[in-house]
Amino acid sequence: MINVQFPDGAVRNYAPGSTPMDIAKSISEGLAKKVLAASLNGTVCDAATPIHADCTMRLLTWDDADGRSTFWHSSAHLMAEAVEQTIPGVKFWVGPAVEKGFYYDMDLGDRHLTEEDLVALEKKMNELAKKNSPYVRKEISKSDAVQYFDEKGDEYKLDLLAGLEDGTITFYTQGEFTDLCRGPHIPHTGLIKAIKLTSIAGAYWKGDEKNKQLTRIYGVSFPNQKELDEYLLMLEEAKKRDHRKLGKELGIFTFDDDVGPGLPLWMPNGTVVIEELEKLAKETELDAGYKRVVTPHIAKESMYLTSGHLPYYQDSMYPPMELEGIKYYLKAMNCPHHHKIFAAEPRSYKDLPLRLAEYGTCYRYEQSGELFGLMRVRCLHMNDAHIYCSKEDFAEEFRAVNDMYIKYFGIFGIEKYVMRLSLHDPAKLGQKYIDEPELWIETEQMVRKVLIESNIPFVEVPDEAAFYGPKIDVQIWSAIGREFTLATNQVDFAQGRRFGLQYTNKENHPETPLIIHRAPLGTHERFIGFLLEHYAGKFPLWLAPLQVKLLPISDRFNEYAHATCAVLKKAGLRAEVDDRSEKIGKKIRDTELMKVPYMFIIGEKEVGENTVAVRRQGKGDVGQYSISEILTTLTSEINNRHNN
RNA sequence: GCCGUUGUAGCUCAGUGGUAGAGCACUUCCUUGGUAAGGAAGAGGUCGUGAGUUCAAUUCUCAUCAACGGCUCCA
Repeated sequence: MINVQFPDGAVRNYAPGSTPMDIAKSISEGLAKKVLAASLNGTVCDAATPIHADCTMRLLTWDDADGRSTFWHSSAHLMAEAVEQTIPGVKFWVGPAVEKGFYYDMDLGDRHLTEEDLVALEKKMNELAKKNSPYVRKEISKSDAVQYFDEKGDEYKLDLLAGLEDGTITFYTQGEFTDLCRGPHIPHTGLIKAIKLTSIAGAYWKGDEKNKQLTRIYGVSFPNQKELDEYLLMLEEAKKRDHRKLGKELGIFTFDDDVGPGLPLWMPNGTVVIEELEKLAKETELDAGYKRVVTPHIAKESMYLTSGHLPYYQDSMYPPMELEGIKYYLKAMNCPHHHKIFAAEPRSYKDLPLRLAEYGTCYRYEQSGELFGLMRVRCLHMNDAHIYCSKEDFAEEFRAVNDMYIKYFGIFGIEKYVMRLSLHDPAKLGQKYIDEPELWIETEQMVRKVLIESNIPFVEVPDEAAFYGPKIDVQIWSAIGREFTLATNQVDFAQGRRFGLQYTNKENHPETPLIIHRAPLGTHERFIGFLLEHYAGKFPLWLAPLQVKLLPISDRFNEYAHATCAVLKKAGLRAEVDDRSEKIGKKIRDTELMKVPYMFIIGEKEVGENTVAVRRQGKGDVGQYSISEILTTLTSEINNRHNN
């Protein structure tokens, strides 16, 4: 007998060769019907895998992430079967599960799919699913596998096989479809009860744009119709929080064809948010010893040759304008300008760390297909600063920058974040990365050490660094689950030297400073896009474009409302009176929809008692207050940047 | 940049080979109403842009621009 330990610690005995499915059945038929796969000693496998030795086992169902991903992977195979039966001659590449669903990449030759094709494929998949075809695993020798796909003329699978070791190759077959696949898979297709093919996309083979573009079909599937309906409903809800929709509704920003793609126009309401954010940044940076600078939007070609940006990023800079034989570029980054400010005066170690900050306007010619609402734009305002420091100061400065990030997360209520430490790839030195092998290793070590010492959660990502040094990207998630790279924080050991930046050290020798590039609030564009989704458009009071709307119940109280509004404005609040001849219910509704945090309702009673009836957006009536009383409350809420 | 989809009023969307419609928003009038939509009238569109087919194009074809879903990219 073999001992199988369950997740709760219980150990039970089974006959050798029993499968997780056998074990599930011995517990209950109901459980067995739900089992999608199993985890044996932490490795996910088919529920039909025979167990020959003592192990720990976990039965995976829809409730486990691994269970769902197995389910979706099997769904991808089911889709491939449907495609193969619909489109003869199709060749498949890979079809994995993704975060929410699955896709399969395929070469359809000249055939182009339409939405109707998806509907037909969905139907076909449902028919195939109902056959309850088991997913059958078969181990096969490499030569047999090669022969199989050779006969099929499938160069894609042959390419996959080329990278595999003999003895590790498995095929999975369900119904009439056989695929090279390491598995695992769910027991049979009948478990897939609800399917939605969501989109068709082009995807380059092996993710390389030089390669042929394959057709990718995305889909999602569920063990019952209810879950699919809920998922579709959730998508609808997410749409309502989309920053593009909210930005339009709330008058935050707009785009115009005549201005150009990716060039947002900030409307008055959006500009209020921008100004509040800048106020926060300026206060914070002043406290942290930064100095503000202002630099031009353009610079000569020579500066970008000096910085080394031009060869790396020319394609994503607006083409130069040429005047009197000299080329000028719109700036795509602020650093070179700041370096020139550092270089403008002789510097001593006593001037360091020198921290230069600017909300710089940059222009980047992002590829047309990259543009996305406020998240990817061609004109951006960066919460930028460059810290020039000695090697000895580096750790402390870097730590202080991280502290600033954390402080901001607190203010905005950002709870979920991960820092990604992006490292260089030694193989690409001299091409993608500046050729300074030792400096790379040294600075990467320094950064890693600070992160570990500060207890900041981070993951390391190879081959993602900036060309001049390692960087830290801050990943955050909006309320609708969209992932953002909010900010980057980079170490630069290259540009200081390129610009000939020097300071005189204690020993009276010239030395090149290290530079930290940092932008904790990212860009206005991306950050406000994020905030719109994060708050679902309901900005906290300090950020709200309009803070108080005064709603007189009838025209008779307009005068009092305007007088009260004047008091609020004088106290620095953003307030307006709705003096339309509308009923109070209508005024409240309109104000609620505009997500104005406070409504002051003014009628007979309030005028008589010199008060206002206060209504909080989303909460309703919160009682009657004197003007001075409510003013104190609101002012304190604003000054503390209270996060709702 | 590449693959796919879409483009009709400020917004959300119908619709048609014979030069367009709804709801909301907007304007005016009536209404002066106590916590999420009071009533009436009116105004508003070169049907993304350009070309082609046709007696006739918003509708069909092609091109182009833009947005959207992805791929690639992101200092």
